[in-house]
This record gives sequence, structure tokens and C-alpha cells, in this order.
Amino acid sequence: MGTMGRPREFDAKQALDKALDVFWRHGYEGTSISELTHAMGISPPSLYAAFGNKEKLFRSALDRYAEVRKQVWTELMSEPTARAMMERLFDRVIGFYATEGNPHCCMLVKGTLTSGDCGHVLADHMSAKRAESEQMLVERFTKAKASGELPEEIEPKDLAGYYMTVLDGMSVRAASGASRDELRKVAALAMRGWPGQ
Amino acid sequence: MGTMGRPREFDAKQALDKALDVFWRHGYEGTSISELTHAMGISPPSLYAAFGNKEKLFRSALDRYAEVRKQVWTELMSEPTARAMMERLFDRVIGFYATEGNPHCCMLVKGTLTSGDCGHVLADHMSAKRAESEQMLVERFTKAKASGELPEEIEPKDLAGYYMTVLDGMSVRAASGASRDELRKVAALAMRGWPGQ
DNA sequence: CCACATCTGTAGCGTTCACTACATATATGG
DNA sequence: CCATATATGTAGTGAACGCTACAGATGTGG
Repeated sequence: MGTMGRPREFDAKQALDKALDVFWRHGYEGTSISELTHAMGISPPSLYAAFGNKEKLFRSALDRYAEVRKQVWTELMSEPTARAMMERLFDRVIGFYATEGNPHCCMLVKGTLTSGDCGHVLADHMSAKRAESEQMLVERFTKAKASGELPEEIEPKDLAGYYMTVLDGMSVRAASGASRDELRKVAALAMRGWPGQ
Repeated sequence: MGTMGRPREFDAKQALDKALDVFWRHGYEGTSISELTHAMGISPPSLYAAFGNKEKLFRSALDRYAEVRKQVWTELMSEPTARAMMERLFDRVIGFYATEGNPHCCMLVKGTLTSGDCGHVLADHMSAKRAESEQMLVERFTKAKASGELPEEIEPKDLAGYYMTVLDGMSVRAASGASRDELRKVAALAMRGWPGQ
């Protein structure tokens, strides 16, 4: 059975990707509905009919962001060693942030800092997405420990927290204009701290 | 000669500190004039007469922030070794972010991420303040290299960039609710990467 | 006591915000 | 062809924004 009523004249997925791009660059509170409707190529009533309201649209965009990110990270997790995975992850992140035209920052980092000091409605959602990524590192490091790549005294959770922190910091520095070369050197020094041997 | 006209009934420095606190917690765009006037205990015309406008007030607050920060850092720079200085700096930062009631984030990190993707008028000002702090590390590490504490192959600039990145990342994680213990473990792992021996 | 200069509170300026009422257009179900 | 259901564009809602005109208050210099 086909749905009744006038069919929508735009593609919701494409529109969501456009919204994601704007939110990514300007943050939640820094993005206005008129910016969104312009970028998405639709009028306000269409936006509200399809996505609810600004907050729900942001949540949907965030889900989409996390989905794409998870795909990329999952691919990297299959690297033969955890160390190679981490090096490739740095390369990938740096390659993205330091490329002209791309947003220079992780959307979750920007979102976390943009939404007030605490208690913002969106904070939990973003924390959850951040935790998802971190958990992927924890699991990969646990595997590495089991296979003998990492020494016994290293806690996978701590190591994951450390590398997430470096990644978050690189996001901040990229946003404030750090070059590809500077970021590469940060990654190199972060990898100097790799445990073992 | 005394100044003519009715004297102001509030203390400008105290008012600026109040404004700093609000900007620190909510960022530039997340702070409204009415929040500021309420926190500062003055009315809008008084605010505008004393500080120009919102942007100029933010710049003044930022200058004040950087001034206090520079005092703290300067004190730490006199630690006998660069390594001890770095460890104390981590302790200090963690102690601040993880304490109830304090802002959970560096004001410059929040400000950098809050002001649009690029080209914001305030971005340059914040980049400059960030560079000032980083330069203090560069100079301390240069001294450490000269005294033999750091090996020849280490570039002070790179090492400073790395530790600033970790600090920035800790700011992000503190803002998203990281505990004192988690931050301590991050610092410990960051110090594992200390060059030498 | 009288200009003059500056601060203070009220009240409101124009603009932008997130969001929506309404009329119209276009599909399906009978 | 008609009733129903959903999408669309225009145009505008009340609220909050940054900021300021204005009148009254309070100081200094003559």
C-alpha cells in the first residue's frame, strides 16, 4: 500500500546530510533554522514535518555522524596490531581535519563544548556517542593484551582514555588552525608513549 | 584633579571577574547581556559605558583570564626540572577541572570551539592567548635541553605542542564529565612518553 | 548656586530566534 | 469525481537578543 497524501519533494537522507554539515561546522546553538533550511533546500514547515524540531534534527544528525564514524573505525579495528590501528587512526583523523573545506573538528567535541557547562539536554546523547568510540578502543586493546601485544600492567581502559584524550586535543588544535605537520608531530609523540618492549 | 561627573557605584574589576565567570561557563555566544548584567549586579547602560559592548567585554575577560593563568604557569616554570614542572602542571589543571563548582574546561578551549568554524573575530585573540602559554612550555623545554635534561633529538616546540594537545584534550574530557581519577590516569600515560633515559 | 559631566534605572528600539497558522497543491482510497 | 491525508510556500507569531534614548540622580569646577 502506498502512503496517502502529497509526497515530499525532497530526499530526507540528503537533507539530513546537509544539516549534519551545518551543525558540524557551527555547533548546535550556533546554527539557526534559517541556515538549515537554506542549506537543506527546504522551507521551515517541511523541516518541522520531517524532523520534528531543531533539537530532534540535531540528534538525528548526530546519529548519522556516529554511524559514519563507526564504519570508519570498525574498518581500522581489523589492522593486524593495535599499534598499527592507532597509527592509522591518527593518520585518518589528521588527514581529515587538515584538509581544506572539511570541518576542522570532531562534531562531538564541538557539541560537548558548545552545549552549556553541564546539564544540557544534548550532553547525555553526545557523551553516549563518545563512549561508544572509546569502547571500541577498549575492546581492541583488550584483544591486544590477550595476544601479548600489550604488557600485563596496562589497563585497556586507561590506554583508551589516554588516546581518546589526545584525539580530542587534536580536534581542539585543528579547530584553532594547527597544520597537518604539527598534528603529525603530536601523533608521533603520542605514539612514543606506546607501552611495551 | 578628581574626575568630573557622577562616580560609578560598582567596582569595575569585581564586575569583570563576574563576567569572566559567566563567559567561562557558558562561552561567548551562550552568554546573554541579561545574564551578564544580573551576575555583575549592574544595568545594561552601566555595562556598555564601562566595557564598550559584549565583544569588548569578552576580550577584557579573556585578558583577565590569561593574566591569572600566566601567573600560575610562571610559578610552575621555576620547578627544578621540566618533567617536575609538567607533572605539577597536570596536577594543578586536574585539581581545578575536577573540583565541584569550578568550570570544567579551559576558557580558551571552549571559546575556540564555540566561535564558528573559522574567521570569527575573536578567534585570533584566543589563538594568541593559547600561543602565549605554549611559548612558555617551549622556553622551559629549551632550557631543559640546554641543561641536558632532554635529549638532542627532541624539538622543544614539538614537545610543547604535544603536551598542550593533551591538556586541551583533558579540558574536553573534563567538560564531558571525566572524573579526577580518569584524568590522573591520562596524565600518567602522557608522562610515560616523556623523552630521555 | 549654577553649569557641566558622568552614572543609573526604566523602558523600548530594531532584529533575529525557533516555530506555526493558513491557504494551496498533490497524492491516495473509494 | 470526491473525500481524505500529507507536503508546500508565505507570512507572521511571541520571545529573546544586543543595544540605546531618555530622564533623573550625583558628583566636580567655577
